[in-house]
Amino acid sequence: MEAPATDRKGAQRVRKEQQRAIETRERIIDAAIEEFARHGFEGVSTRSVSINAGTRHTLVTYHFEGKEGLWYAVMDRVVRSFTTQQQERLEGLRGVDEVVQLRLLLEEFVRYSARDPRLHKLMSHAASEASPQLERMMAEYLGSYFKMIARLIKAAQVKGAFVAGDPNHLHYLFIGAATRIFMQSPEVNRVMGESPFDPGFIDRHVAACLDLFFKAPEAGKAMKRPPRSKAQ
Amino acid sequence: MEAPATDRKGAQRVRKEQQRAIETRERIIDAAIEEFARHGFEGVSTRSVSINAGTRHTLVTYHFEGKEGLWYAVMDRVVRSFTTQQQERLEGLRGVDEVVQLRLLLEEFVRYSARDPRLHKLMSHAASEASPQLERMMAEYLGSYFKMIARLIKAAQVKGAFVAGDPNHLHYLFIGAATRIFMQSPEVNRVMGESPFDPGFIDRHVAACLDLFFKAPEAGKAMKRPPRSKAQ
DNA sequence: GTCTATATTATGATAGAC
DNA sequence: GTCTATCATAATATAGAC
Repeated sequence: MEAPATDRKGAQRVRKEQQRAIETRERIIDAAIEEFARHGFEGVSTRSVSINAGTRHTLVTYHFEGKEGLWYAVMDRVVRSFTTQQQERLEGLRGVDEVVQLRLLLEEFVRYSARDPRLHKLMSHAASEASPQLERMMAEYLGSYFKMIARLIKAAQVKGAFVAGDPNHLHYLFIGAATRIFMQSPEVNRVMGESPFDPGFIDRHVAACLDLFFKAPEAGKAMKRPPRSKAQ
Repeated sequence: MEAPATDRKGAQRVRKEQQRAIETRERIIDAAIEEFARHGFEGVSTRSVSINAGTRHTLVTYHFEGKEGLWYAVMDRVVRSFTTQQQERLEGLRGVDEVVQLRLLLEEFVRYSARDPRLHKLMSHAASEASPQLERMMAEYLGSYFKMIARLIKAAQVKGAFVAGDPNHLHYLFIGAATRIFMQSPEVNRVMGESPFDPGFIDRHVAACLDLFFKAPEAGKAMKRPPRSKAQ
C-alpha cells in the first residue's frame, strides 16, 4: 500500500502537535518547579501552576495524571539535572588528583546552589519526611551521588587534605553550610546588608566553605589556600 | 455598693473559663507549630490544626482572628522561646571567657536544633521570601541575637580561637552545617544508616560542628579539643 | 492536545444559639 | 468561650466537544 499524498502533511502536523505538546509539558514543569520550591507540595494548586505556564489546569491532569504526577516530574527533572551535571563535571576530571576533583566538585556544588537554590528548597520539602518518592530518588539518583562524594572525601582524608570524620556526615555539614545562606536570602540580606547572590559574595562564600573542610596537607606550608580555578 | 454573695462564685467561674480558654489557645498553637513546620503556611488548613488540637476550627478565628494570626502566634512563640533560652544561657555565663561563652552557646544551639528542629523548618518557610512578618521577627528578636553571636565570634577571632571571616557569614555557615542534618533526617537516615537524633550521633555532631569553626589558639598545642561541658 | 462545563470536596470565615 | 449551621470560594478531578 502506497502512502497517499496527505500522509506527509499529516505526519508533519502530528510532529508539530507533538512538539507543541512537549513545550506545554515543559512549561508546566518550569512553572511547577517555581511554585513547589516556594510553597511545598500541599501549598500549590494546579490552577496557579497552569496559569503561570499559560495553559489550563486540566492539562496538568492530561500530561501528569494529577498533582502528584506533576510533583514526581518536577523532582525527577531537578534532581536528575543536578546529578548529571555533577557526573559530567567528574568525568571531565578523569586522571586529575582526587583532592582537586573533590574541591572542584564542591565548588561547582556551591555555585550551582547559588544559580538555582530551588533544588534545595524542593529537597527540603521532599526529604523532611520519609516517603516512597524520597526512597525512589535516593535509589535512582542521590544514593550513588552521595557514595561518589564520600569516596572522594575518604581519599582526601587519607592524603591529609580534608578534615577527619565520617565522610557522609561531613558531606551533610558541607551541604548545610553551603546552601542555607541561599535558601534564606531575605533573612541573610537583612542581617548582613548584602545579597548572598551578589557575584562577589558568592566567590567569598565558595572560599569560606572550602576553607572550612580542606586542610593544607603539610604543617610547614602556608595557610593560604591555592588559587581556585574559575573556568569550568 | 457592696459585692453580692454570688460574686465570689462568679469570679471563680470566670477564672476557670479563662484558664480553659488559655489551654485551648495553647493546644491550638502546639498543633499549629507541628503542621506549619511540616507543610508551610499555605499547606495547612485551620481545620486540620483544630482537629489535632481537639477543638473546632471556628475557635481559630476566635482566638487568632484567622489563619494569619495563628501563623504570627506560632512564629512568635517559637522564635521567642529560642532567643530567650539563648539569652538566659548567656546571662548564666557572665564573667566566663568569651571563647568559652561562644562555644557553649553554639553547642546549646546544636542540641536545641536536635531537640526541636521545627524552629528551623518554620524559619525555612518564613525566611525564604521577604515579608512584613520576617521583618518584624528580625527587628524584635533575631536581629539582636545575630548581633550578639557576631560580637562573640569577633572576640574569639581576635584571640585566634575561631576561623577568619565575616562573623555573620560564618554564623550562617554554622547554622546551616548544624541544622540541615536534622531538617532532612529521613534522607540522612537513608544515606548514613542511622538517625541523626540518636544521642550518640548528636554528641558526635556537636563535636564535628564546633571543630570546624574553632581553632586551637596555639600552633604548639595538640589538635584535640578540650572536653566539652555536658551539664546545662 | 486543548478547551469548556461541571461534579465533588475542602477551606476560610461568619452568624447566632447556648 | 464553645458549639452548630451555613456561605462563598477555591481546589482536584472528570466528561465530553472540538
